[in-house]
Amino acid sequence: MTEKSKTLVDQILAQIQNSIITGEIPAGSKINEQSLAKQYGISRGPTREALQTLERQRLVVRVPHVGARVAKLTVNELNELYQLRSVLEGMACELATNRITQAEQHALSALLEKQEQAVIAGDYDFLQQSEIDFHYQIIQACGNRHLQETLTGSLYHLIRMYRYQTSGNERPTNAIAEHRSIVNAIIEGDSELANLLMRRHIERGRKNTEIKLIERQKKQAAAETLFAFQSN
Amino acid sequence: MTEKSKTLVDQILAQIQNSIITGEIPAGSKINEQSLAKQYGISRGPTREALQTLERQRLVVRVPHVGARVAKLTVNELNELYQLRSVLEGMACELATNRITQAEQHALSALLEKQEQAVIAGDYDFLQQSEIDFHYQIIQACGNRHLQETLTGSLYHLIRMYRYQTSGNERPTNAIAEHRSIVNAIIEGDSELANLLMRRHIERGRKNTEIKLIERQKKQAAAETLFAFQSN
DNA sequence: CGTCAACTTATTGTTGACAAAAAGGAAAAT
DNA sequence: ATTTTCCTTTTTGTCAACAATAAGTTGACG
Repeated sequence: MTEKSKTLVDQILAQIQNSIITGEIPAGSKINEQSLAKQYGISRGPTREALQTLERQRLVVRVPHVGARVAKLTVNELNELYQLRSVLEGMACELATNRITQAEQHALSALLEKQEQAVIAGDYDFLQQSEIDFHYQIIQACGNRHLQETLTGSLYHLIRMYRYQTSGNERPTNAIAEHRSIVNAIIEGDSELANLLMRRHIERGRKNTEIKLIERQKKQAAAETLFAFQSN
Repeated sequence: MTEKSKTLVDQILAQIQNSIITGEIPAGSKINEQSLAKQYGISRGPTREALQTLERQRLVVRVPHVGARVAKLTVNELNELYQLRSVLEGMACELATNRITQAEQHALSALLEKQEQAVIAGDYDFLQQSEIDFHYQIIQACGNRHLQETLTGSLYHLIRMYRYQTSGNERPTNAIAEHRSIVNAIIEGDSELANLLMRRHIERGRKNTEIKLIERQKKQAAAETLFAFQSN
């Protein structure tokens, strides 16, 4: 799509990320450098670099002399991840309240209105997609580059993986109402309230994801026992 | 020292880290892959991987097709870094209060007593060294692996760099009193207080470092103008 | 005298081959 | 039948050479 990326790593990184996040490369599975390289038509050098970047993004775990595995999705880690996320995004929200520019406010309001119309129209796909955009815009407005980098560089890829692989066809309508209250707090300059509301919003998302993750794992366990039964 | 590390990257990584943190490789200077590789007697492959790891640790900044530079130390970034650090370590302190084991409590108390004795003995070197250990022990006790990884993997190397390159021969005696109050709050199970005290402790460290960093930058600016004067 | 352009040099990106380590399997011993 | 040991195979770690890009330099032109 975008032909801007000059280096091979950048070109394939997004593709591999996508394959992992969508589960095309299954969670917990082993990654072979050579086959991955051949699959994308490049050599092992850039592939290794891409894997190292994916390790930083917590999408893969690498063990010396053993290799790389896609991250596993567990309830315990989901909780730890979201515990950290809620504190960081609460902080981002608080900072953003004090620093946000007019232009950023308008962009945020515009996105929110689109989301509210999508609720009415029943366009759940758009709601699903733009949920992340909403959080991104606030993170970008916070002004602390280390915080931004931690959230978007190290945490958000894994968060997207959890979200994608646990997402069903339910309707996240009430999430938009929460967005509205967060944006209101930001515009009114109530940073403490904005922080609190964001933390609660994320906690609700965690609960929701936890329930679906447990369902998913039950299904998988059932499928595995069935498979073990068949192979005897 | 430790002969455990099997891979070349691990073996040299700690050395390069040290060279950067101590300023042996000056802040802001360019890093040449080839010369760095030759310096450690290895090839460019592992060197590149080490540089990528250093990038994750925020000690170097890499630009495609241009190369790697050692991170610059600026007041603005110090503030952003410590703003994030105080929130994260406050959180770690709060979590640790609720999860800390007996053994970890004893280890923490033991370290604190050593520090208090070092204050009396005037052993400022030990105080300097063990300051980081104190924070590490609490981070380890918090139980959230993502939080641990963020602090020790992505933030602490840069923090150590700021600390080292701004450290003079002053006495951090009051810091130990703050440690005492933090440990007391943890042992008494007052997680909210522990969080607050840790954030304040870090904020004092930030102020202290900020003052010295500004001094340092004035000296450097003076030296540079002198140099420009001489070379005309 | 300064500025722009073409050229040269140096540095990074990429590749394929080789070395070392771990994983897997077969045969022998208990 | 099980475990252990050795060997084979696969996979990762490392290296040196080649290609592509950016930086630096020289020379011509305004």
